[in-house]
Amino acid sequence: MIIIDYKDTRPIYEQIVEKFKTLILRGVLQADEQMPSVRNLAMELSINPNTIQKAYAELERQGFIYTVKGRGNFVSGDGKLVEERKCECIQKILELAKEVLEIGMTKIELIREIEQLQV
Amino acid sequence: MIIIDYKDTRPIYEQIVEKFKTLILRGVLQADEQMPSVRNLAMELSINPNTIQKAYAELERQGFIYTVKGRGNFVSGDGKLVEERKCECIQKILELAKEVLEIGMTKIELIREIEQLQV
DNA sequence: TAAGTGTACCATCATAAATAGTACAGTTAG
DNA sequence: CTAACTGTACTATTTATGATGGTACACTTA
Repeated sequence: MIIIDYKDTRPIYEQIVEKFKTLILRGVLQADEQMPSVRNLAMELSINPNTIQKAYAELERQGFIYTVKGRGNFVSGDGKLVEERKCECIQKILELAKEVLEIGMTKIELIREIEQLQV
Repeated sequence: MIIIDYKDTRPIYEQIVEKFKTLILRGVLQADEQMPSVRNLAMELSINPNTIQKAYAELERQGFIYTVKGRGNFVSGDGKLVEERKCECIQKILELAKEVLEIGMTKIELIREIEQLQV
């Protein structure tokens, strides 16, 4: 489910956070579903439990999961998160769009690219 | 011309590379124009010359500048760079667009955002 | 020749990421 | 109750990278 890219310059815990955020936002992991345990996931990925712990702490800080001591980590069902992520994405898209328009692309071309996008 | 953001988590040399790439691609720095010397820019930014050197080496590796020993670094006038950058940007835009469509936005909404963009 | 270029080193420091290991508290299935 | 799970909190250590400080050398130009 989670694959670490060792060519990626970002730290491992950050990659894990990103992957889980995507899985949760896209509904692959549903509300109140249990996350893999810290030790299990660490074993599976052959990395240190502390690294998973750090990733989970960050996911909790951002509201994507919640913790029940002794039972495990669970997916949070907060609808606001989707809205927030939408805003983040659109902001990034508009920044990139601005740049690409400044170096010679036209709005028409750009919009055509998006229209052709398969989802 | 170049400002370092110490809140930015990215390394300084990387920020410098990015800034110069943007300046070159947007034509602010024109072909065969001389870059600030390693020592001068280092003084101006109050950082170590080796850090500038690293940034320039990277810019040269990517084809944005060329070096004449004993004279200085100069902006390369390679038209392919703009094309390459366009492709990079569009690829990123399409990735983000895909995500934002998957979490509930419609193409119409997204396109409207881009239409409203001021450039 | 002097002062400016780039380049190549090397040693050092600072920081963050990651690992390793231990310990403790809560939950649950048997 | 016990054993085997959960998460959490530490501390110490290693590793990698970024950044600095300093020196030296070759080339170019006024």
